[in-house]
Amino acid sequence: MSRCEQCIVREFSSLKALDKDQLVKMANCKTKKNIKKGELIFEEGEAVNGVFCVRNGVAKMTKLSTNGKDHIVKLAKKGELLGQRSLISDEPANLSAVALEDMQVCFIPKNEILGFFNENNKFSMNVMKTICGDLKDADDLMVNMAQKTVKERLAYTLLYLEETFGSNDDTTLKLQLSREEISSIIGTATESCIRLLSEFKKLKLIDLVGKKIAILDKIALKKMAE
Amino acid sequence: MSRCEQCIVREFSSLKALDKDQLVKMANCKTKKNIKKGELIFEEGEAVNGVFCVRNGVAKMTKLSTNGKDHIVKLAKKGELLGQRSLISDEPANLSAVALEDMQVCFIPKNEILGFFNENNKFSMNVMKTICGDLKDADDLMVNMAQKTVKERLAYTLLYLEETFGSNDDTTLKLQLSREEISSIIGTATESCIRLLSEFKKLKLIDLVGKKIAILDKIALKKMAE
DNA sequence: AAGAAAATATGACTTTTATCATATTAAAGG
DNA sequence: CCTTTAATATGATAAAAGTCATATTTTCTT
Repeated sequence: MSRCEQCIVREFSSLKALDKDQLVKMANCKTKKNIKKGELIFEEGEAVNGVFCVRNGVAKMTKLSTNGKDHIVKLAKKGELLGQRSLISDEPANLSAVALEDMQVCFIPKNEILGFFNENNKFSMNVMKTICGDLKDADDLMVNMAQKTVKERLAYTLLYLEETFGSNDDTTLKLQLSREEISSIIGTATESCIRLLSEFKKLKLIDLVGKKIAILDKIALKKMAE
Repeated sequence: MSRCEQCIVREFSSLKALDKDQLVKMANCKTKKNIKKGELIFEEGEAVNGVFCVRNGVAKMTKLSTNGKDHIVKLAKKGELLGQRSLISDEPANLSAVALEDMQVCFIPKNEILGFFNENNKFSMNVMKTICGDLKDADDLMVNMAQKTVKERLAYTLLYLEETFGSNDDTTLKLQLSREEISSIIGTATESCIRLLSEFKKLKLIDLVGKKIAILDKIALKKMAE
């Protein structure tokens, strides 16, 4: 059992508000987990017994639509707490969490977190601010989904992926998603997504190196995303 | 200045957690406002100096999309606090609020609300739960927007309007929206919305009485919404 | 390394939805 | 009450996006 005091990731999360005592308490009850790429962290509808703090890697948060397709609602990276909303609402998980890369997460039990809410106002406010940020993002995405074309949404998403997860030395996106996953971010048929990627390539906006995507013309992409 | 202690609406809102002292303090600094149908309460991008507690009537919360169309993100009724997200995030309003009916709202200044957060953990948790509910709704709507057809979204929205705001004796929806407003809930061209309403009428799912809409076959509508 | 399976790519076609034009009806203002 | 304006309705057409079929490439398994 490693000490939470020394965890760098904590500084990126709401947990940075915890004091020394609380960190020791947390270190004693948390569980560190290694999660392989593709593995399920928790599933929509499941009861939530705590939160998962992401130490490493990226997870997709998905929801199954009535049409049978999974939609990616959010991508979560280092420092994010998965499951906090369900814990606060005292409801089953609304989304599933699946590792997109090999991940390290820490599981912190429900009672511990609820205790922190009572003891530590700063922590509560941090969590509240995070959730408010998520709500703003969700509202904005909702409007995008409702009002923008698939082409605009794809351009927007490619820029988001570069901005949020960065790119490698060869300018390809660091976070490598399958075409199907990109489609379930923008809410479209996989074929339509592939077709548009080909079109973007022809227009020299991006380059396709195998399944990797390199962004060539950010300005034109921004214009395309409107 | 009326006493907040006796306000029935308070019981429907996060403010029900406030104690007597806090209610008196709030009564002393709140402002009661009458707002006419169509009037703007606050606008996207504006600084937020407090929250508006809805006593009466319904407001639409909208966001302007880059395509120039307004999208209705949420409908707010009695007991809801408008602007709480922006206040917590300490950001300008992300959405505009416009009265859909004549409304009565109470404005409570920012400092007062922030004080309640510090003093009253129950209140904080209530607000947090409300925002968590909003986040769940937003996630669900996002998936609907991304994955469902316009027809499905319209059916879904009609059922939502009846469930949330009820219907009159003649079975018409109590909350009367224009076709354009319905379109900006479901994210479609007004003509498409009108066309689908006509289709629903032919299928005997609904009836159109002037601009009023009566729901005739809830079961079939539910099936259509999937 | 070879074969099987999965992911990516593209074509042909259909369905859905948007746009533009134009009636028709309802609401508002003098 | 009549005129003007706005909202609703519908047709014709175009554009966007989905579906199904089928290559082609990549990845995985043995």
